Amino acid sequence: MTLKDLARELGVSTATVSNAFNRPDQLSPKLRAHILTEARHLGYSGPDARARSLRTGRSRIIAVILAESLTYSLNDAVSSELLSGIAEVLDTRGHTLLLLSGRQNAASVPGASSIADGFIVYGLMPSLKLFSDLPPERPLVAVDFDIEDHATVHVDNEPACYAIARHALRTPTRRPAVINLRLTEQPCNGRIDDDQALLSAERTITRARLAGFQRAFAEAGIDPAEVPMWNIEENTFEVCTPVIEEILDLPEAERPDLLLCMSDRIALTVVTLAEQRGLRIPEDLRLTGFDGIAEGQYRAPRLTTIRQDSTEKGRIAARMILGMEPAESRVMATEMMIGDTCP
Amino acid sequence: MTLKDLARELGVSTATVSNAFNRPDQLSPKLRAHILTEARHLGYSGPDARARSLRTGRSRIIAVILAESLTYSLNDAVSSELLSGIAEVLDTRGHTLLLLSGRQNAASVPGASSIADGFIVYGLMPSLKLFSDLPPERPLVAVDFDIEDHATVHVDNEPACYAIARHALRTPTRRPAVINLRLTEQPCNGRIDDDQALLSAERTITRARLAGFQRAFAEAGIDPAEVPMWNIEENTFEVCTPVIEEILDLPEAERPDLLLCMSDRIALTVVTLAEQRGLRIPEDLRLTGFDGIAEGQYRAPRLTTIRQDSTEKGRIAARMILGMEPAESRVMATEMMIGDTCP
DNA sequence: GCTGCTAACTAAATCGTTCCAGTCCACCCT
DNA sequence: AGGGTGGACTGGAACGATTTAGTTAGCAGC
Repeated sequence: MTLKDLARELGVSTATVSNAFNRPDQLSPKLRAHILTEARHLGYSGPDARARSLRTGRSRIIAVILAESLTYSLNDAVSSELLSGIAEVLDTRGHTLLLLSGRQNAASVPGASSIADGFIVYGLMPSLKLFSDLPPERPLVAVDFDIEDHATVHVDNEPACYAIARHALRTPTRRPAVINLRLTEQPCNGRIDDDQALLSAERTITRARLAGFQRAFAEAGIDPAEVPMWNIEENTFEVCTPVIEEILDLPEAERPDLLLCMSDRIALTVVTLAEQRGLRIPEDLRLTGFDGIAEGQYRAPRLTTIRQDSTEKGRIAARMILGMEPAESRVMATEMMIGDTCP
Repeated sequence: MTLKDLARELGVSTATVSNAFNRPDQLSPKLRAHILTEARHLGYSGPDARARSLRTGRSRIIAVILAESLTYSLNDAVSSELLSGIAEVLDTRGHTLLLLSGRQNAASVPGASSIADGFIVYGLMPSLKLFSDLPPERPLVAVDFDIEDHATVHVDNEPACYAIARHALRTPTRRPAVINLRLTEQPCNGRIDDDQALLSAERTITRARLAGFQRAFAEAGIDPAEVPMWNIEENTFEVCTPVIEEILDLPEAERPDLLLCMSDRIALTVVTLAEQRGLRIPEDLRLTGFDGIAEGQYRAPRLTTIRQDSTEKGRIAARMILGMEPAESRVMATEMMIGDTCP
């Protein structure tokens, strides 16, 4: 049953049926009512979205391309919140959300994605060439990484990390350490040795956070190069665990008494594993997170962290894509939350 | 730049260009290589997904229609896991995921959704008529609710709840109570009085869980009608809090010593609020959950709960939609996990 | 009665592909 | 030489809508 069939059946032109669905003002209310009734009656459920999108060039679909796997992105609090914010705005404007992962089979991206009216890209893609396959005339907004010729949405990573590190270092600290998230070029889950060449030039977010920490160290009279660093590859409990066990199981004389973590997930894993070992927080170990996820604030000890509003970040990106606000790069403010893990 | 332009530019037919992209065996490797090179060179990034989907009738997009708002669904552990499982399967088969909410502006559903090749519907829709607007010839699988003429995927709610309640009632219990999730027809966030007419006939999942609890009560010599019940409208910390505060702040003589909760989110909220009040778990208060979400197992006290594999549920639904397994209704097994909250 | 105007409706081109049904030609077999 | 075969490529009709540029009919104004 197509629009054409319906038109023939009713003895009107296809244009009129089309208008009945799309432009009520173009035909008499009476005829329109008749058409809609008959349509329902004959089992025609409205114009086919495929044909419509071909003809009009718009689908009311926005694609979100995620650097990590969909499985990860859907389970991680920060990216879920981002998606939430995006979905919220799209929903109110009658758009829908197509989820794509840039990771594994990037094949699906150029394939299906050209259906979308616009693209929101989250996190650094492994293959930047991916973008050359996207239709260049459709809008693209990058979230949490930089890309030429497109608007990006960020938070103030460096100042935020400087501020929280500075706060943490006000308390006398003997052995501070940093747990990075996806800092290195090559996958590395564990201690980072001195070889600074390992640091990825592309991970601008992570570098900015680290730079903030290091500025505070320097200011506090600590040589940043002396501060031990670990790296974590994926922001999940499972991946964090072995690295953090390695840290907490160091001999007491080497064990850090302050851990600056690049995410709340990492910090929460530290809390869990520290509790299991009978370490007292903050007496034996102080720590800070980043993100301000809800889970970190539910139960004692509440995380000391930087709250970023990922939902709002998503809303902004979505509004930019829909042209509701100018698509120019934005840096969002964050808020330091002093919890129990580093008073 | 379209396929036609490219064909003209190269002096070949459109059919040949199309074959170069879709059916390598239909033309000489040499010509194919030439076409692909020139395509890239002239800025043609492959066949337009919109036209293709119109012509072929397939888009490689599967729509997931969620009963709750997208914001909720993305933040809730259970539905995220379901989405994860779906995404995982779709990804490996080169399909993508379109997210739709059946809730607020159901308008977007009939509109954009007809682009999808198939539909997975999760949770009971407020307006069942919604489905009549979906193209009837495309496959549809329902998850966690029943709908005629379509395959559904469930867990064994009644036996699982019977088993956990039975386990809980082995310990002498003076005042058991049930905290339901979306049981009532009319929104009701708080105590449910005797009026059984309030119970929704459509919420088959919830009813099954309650039935399981009640069977165990009866068997233990407790009149199910005497067991106080509360209801919670949305499975979030924020919505749970006032109801649970109401329960925990009852005078000690009335306060339940066993809470059978229909979700881990509810149970976790109970843990948090009970801790704040200095109640000891399980000495002063025992409780059980449902779902087996990771968050409930990270930290002490670990929840006693029913673990359901939502990820696998998603995988199954996705495989049914893709025709990788027969689309016939399935009931999945669950597993009881004895944690610290009800040993 | 003619003109001009508006509301209501229509004919036909178009969107960018895919794919069926050929056509053409080179080559092989007998 | 003639017939058969198969590989390589093409023409053009769909797919199901939207939209532009009309056409008609009715009515008011002079």
